[in-house]
Amino acid sequence: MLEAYGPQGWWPLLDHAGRNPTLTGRLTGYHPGDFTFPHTESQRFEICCGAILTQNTAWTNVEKALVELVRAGLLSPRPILGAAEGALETAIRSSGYFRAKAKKLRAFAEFYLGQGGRTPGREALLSVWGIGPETADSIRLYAYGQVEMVIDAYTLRVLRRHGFCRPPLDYDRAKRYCEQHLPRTLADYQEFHALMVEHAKRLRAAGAPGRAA
DNA sequence: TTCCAGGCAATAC
DNA sequence: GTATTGCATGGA
Repeated sequence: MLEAYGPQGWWPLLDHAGRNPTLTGRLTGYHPGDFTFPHTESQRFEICCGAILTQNTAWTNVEKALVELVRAGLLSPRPILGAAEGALETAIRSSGYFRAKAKKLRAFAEFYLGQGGRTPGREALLSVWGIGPETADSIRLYAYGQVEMVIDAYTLRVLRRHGFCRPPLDYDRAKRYCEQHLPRTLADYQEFHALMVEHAKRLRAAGAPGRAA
């Protein structure tokens, strides 16, 4: 996949070091071959929020929500907790499930502050309302640079279809399988997950059946 | 118009 | 304990 698609440069980040956040993460947000992100605490928090907002949602919709959060001054834990009634919901409307996700962002902001800058363990993340296995692993892998395998719906589907392991293949089994068959480095884990998503997107564009099949 | 996206929690059986 | 349902917008 790497040879076919090239390095993906995940996790995409907004360019809000400058004053105007870019709308398309594609321009400045991806950073192929550079696994040193996040560079700032603000970027770390942005990745966490993106991981929550992208749950069952196209990334383009999430990008718009992130830009709105920056505009509203809400892409930061304390402002999220202090936001006026409905302000958070309005900012993230484009990401879908906006009421549920606003609640999730508040729950995470509280947890994040409680961490006091420490790297959260997987179990701790899973205990936060609104954070399940994929979101927890994404946050650890991309926001905290931990070598944590991320499995998504695409990866699960591909493993099943190619018969890599026998059913029932749930999240944890798929995770263990991938861990056993990949070099345990941050770069490999990040690249693998991003490439699986890219692979699935291309298959879909080429007319492959979706999740129903 | 219908389908579906980088899931998760609540509810039903 | 496993299966289903609700959450919601925007693009193809």
